[in-house]
Amino acid sequence: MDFARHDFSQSLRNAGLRVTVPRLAVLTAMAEGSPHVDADAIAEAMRARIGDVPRQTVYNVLRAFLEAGLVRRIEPAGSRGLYELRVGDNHHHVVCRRCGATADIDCVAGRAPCLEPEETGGFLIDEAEVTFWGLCPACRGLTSEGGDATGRRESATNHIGRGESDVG
Amino acid sequence: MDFARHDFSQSLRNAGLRVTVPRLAVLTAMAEGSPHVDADAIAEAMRARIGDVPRQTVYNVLRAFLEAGLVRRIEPAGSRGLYELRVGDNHHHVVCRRCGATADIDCVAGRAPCLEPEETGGFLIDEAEVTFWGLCPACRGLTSEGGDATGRRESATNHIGRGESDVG
DNA sequence: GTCTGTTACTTGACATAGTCAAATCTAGTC
DNA sequence: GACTAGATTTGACTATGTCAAGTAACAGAC
Repeated sequence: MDFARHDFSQSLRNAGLRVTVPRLAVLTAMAEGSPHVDADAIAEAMRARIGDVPRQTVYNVLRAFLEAGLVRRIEPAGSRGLYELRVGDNHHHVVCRRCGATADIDCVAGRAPCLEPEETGGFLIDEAEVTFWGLCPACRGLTSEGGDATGRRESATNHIGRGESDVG
Repeated sequence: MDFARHDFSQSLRNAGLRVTVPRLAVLTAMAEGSPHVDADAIAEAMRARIGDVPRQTVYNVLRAFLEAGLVRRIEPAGSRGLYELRVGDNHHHVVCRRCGATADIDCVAGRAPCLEPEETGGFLIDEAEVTFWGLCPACRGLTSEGGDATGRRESATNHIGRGESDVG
């Protein structure tokens, strides 16, 4: 599975990071998997690729990538942290209340902060993080089954990533 | 501490909930404390009022309130869940990257969703949750001390609620 | 090629923020 | 006052991380 190894190695070096097997495996897993994955899903993908990996290694690698700006972390309310390779633009996200599927929403402004409140309460604001909530295409067809799209959000403890939408 | 007991009792009854000592204590704690409190801070305030309370009771009460629409829950990335009594409008929040202080930001639209993306990716969107990130008035004066308002957000594991801002 | 220092990985314990299930209690109704 | 659905309490458990210390290995110098 060396087809993109060189590119990833170069990305790591460019970011000032050493090239290691776990790091390449994380990058490959993120590039080949769904665009928003949690640490657990990454660990599982790594396991299929390079064998068992300690959870701590996954978190170490992801933290290093975060600090180097290689990945971005989001954390929709009620779900675990999700990591994505799409960095540099200031896009937003839409999350399905029912299955937790997550997709990207382009930001019109393109850079942070894309919104400026009229009254900031004295805060110096540098980013507006927007999360849209609703129902994904698949779940829209199931609304009669007890869905409450107009009420509070459902507990989003589903396996996010499993129901990942590819609409982004 | 009965000064507002009748009002809270009525609120509970109006919401179809039984009036109990823990529930009144939660409402009082939330009304008298800072506008965004976590379950732990609520438990502590209750303890001062009615003695020791199991953590599970706090979560039970808060869940009942959530389902009844008496409180709203937010969960800024990296922090624990915060509860607020301000419901019904679609206001947003600003969170300090450094100390976790949280304040309300009025929504111009006033009702959800206040933003409508051009391309929804097939999602049926009913709410746009906006979280502004930046530095609170107190922390703006400390930026020379290693602050990185332009970088990624700092780990927000501080005791949110302790540093609560009153600027909202 | 190999030596060496620094960085990364691994192991194991621990922390936080909750949820789940069953038993007990009590507010509200008759 | 008795009854009963709903609320509280108790205790165990889960999920999602972090911390610290020892070991392994990458990358540059020779």
